Amino acid sequence: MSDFKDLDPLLHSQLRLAVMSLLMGVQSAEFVYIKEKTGATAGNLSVQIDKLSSAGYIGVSKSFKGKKPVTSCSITKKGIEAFEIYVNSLKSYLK
Amino acid sequence: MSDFKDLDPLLHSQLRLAVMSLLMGVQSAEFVYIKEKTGATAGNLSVQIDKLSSAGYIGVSKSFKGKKPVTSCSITKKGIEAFEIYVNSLKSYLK
DNA sequence: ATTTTAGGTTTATAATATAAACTACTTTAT
DNA sequence: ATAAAGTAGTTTATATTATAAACCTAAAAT
Repeated sequence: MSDFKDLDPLLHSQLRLAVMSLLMGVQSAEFVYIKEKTGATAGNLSVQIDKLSSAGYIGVSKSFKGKKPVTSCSITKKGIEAFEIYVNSLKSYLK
Repeated sequence: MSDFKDLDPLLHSQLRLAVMSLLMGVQSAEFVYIKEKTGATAGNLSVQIDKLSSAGYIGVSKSFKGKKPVTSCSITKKGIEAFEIYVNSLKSYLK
């Protein structure tokens, strides 16, 4: 691609981008909260969180709130950088 | 998706978005020109142009320049609208 | 005349997205 | 106490998408 910058395929996905966008604005967010805000199904969200986590774009920690399992996600430095690069690259498409 | 607007899947593709972005700025463009500007392979470009054309987002006309076949593409009104909606929706992800 | 190049299209394969089905537990109702 | 329903996810199967490789047709070049 000469005129257009490549878009990180990991971020160029509606749901993963929504997750990252959301995490950009907060310290951390729980699975259920992300699910609501994005409108994703649990299965889809679970898969996409795994991918973001495997890439090191987010951190995931599992704990319990009372007796219920809670999955918390937060964006990493690497994730912030990737998001910023993505947004910048995207601009070459929006002229 | 509650907080995030849906992104037209037809436009949320690196190559198709590049093609549309390019066509937004010109009256029409030839296959070979688009191929160069986007860096796409001919096969991939052919497929994606078909999809944009089938959706009515672009018009495609085939003719000859001397003895060589030329495929010309231009964005349609429907395409312009879809592109604008896409860009707008995208903004909900870039906050 | 046969090789190479131009301008594509078609087809096969790899990657992605998504929902449906499942697991493991907890809470509520009977 | 037990069955039914709900919560919080994960795994698996399937449909869709993206992409490159192989192919086609005609024109130039050697």
